Amino acid sequence: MITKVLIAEDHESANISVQKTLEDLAITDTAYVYYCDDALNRIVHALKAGDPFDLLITDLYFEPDNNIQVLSGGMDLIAAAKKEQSGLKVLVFSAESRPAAIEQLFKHEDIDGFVRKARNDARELKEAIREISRHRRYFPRYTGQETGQKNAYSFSEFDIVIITLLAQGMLQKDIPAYLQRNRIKPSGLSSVEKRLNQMKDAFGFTKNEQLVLHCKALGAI
Amino acid sequence: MITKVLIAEDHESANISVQKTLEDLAITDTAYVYYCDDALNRIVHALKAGDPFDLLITDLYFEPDNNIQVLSGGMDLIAAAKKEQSGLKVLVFSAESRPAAIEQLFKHEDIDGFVRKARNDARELKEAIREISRHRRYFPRYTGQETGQKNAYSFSEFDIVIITLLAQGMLQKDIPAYLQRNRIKPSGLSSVEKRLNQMKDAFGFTKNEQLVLHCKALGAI
DNA sequence: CCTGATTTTATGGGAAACCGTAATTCATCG
DNA sequence: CGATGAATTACGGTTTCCCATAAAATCAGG
Repeated sequence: MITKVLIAEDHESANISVQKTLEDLAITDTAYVYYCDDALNRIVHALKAGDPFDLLITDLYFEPDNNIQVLSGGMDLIAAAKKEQSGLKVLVFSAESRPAAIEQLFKHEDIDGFVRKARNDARELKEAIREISRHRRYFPRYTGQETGQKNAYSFSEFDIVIITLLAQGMLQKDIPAYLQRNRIKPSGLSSVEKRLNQMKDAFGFTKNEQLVLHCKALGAI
Repeated sequence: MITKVLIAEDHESANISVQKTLEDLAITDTAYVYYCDDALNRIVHALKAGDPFDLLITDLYFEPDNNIQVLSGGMDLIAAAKKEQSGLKVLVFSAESRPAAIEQLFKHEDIDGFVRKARNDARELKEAIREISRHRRYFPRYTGQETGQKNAYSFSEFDIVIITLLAQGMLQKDIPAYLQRNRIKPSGLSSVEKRLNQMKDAFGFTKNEQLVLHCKALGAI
């Protein structure tokens, strides 16, 4: 059962809505902070006091201001929080819409739920909290029309490296040298070309510009 | 004095916070809708009933769903609403952060205030409403550090066309033919190359992939 | 260890992009 | 009309990219 919840969200308005949503669910033992570092402090203190939080609801992106932070955003916060309190449930509440980026959260950060800031987000938030309190994960609804057919292709580590390098301005012909320096398995120029062609084929693209743009939109890079 | 307010905002959570903010200001005669078309209807009906709204608080971007809309977003809504009720005050509440886009709103749509969805947005919202009720305009605070050095370059129509074509996969060498077909003034390949180099220079890029990506992030394409 | 299949790498020719320079066009003004 | 200067376009050489093919390496199974 979830009774004690911490909200980490820099937008005052979003923070207020989450508070109100928790009220609606009759969860009264809540705390809310506007900075990641504050969030981590609260988690650590509550843990030490023997009264830990059950759930962390956090945004991903926190706008930097003159209040310098150690933790740079939600990703960092989640990692740090889990390190302190491995059993802490985490629900991400963010405007992030890129499927690849969201998948990463479940896969690498081992989060328990994701609700996208969108049309019915308050309703979804309630549902997500209910699911998590039953020890189930809550996955986002992909109602987005932007996620059409094109998402079939699944990127490998190798793909990501290549595209990232291209997006950073590295010449294609210089990529093999980089791959060798970093001990990445296939390092031939032909292999790089082959992969790029496969990806462009898969998406129906003809130019690297399209590929890079699409990968960015997907959140793969 | 502002007593009757309409909220147009598709995100349920944001909508809730705005409602709560109005409650805090003791404004009780409020209505809220999740679609632009609904907003316009409410405005027209209230006007006909002889009890018009004093203020419209609206988002800019409304996510499309299966509920097909005539008005495509906040810009359209504002224009349509002002056409029906010229004296209606308008306060835009949006995540838009590009100064150029915000200036356009004050200049072309003649809005009365803008509050960016950011750290202290709820507080700003209150302040903005107070200002507007005194028949003053409320301008956003530009605390954003993201509008740093790189945004200096201002894109011309020509720039946008070229980059858009590249992003769509057109070969550089085929661009001159396209420009001629569309009667765009400089159409030589050299001119295209020149512009691309100027832009890449301005941002410190070396490859088109970087340029295309950056323009997308900036919202220029 | 051998063999065959798959993957990776090397190579070369041709297309596109890059870059400097020269020729042309165009607008302006005497 | 002619001259001047800026912008546009055309051209040639070089680099990079693209693509097909061949050579080499890797791997699995017998």
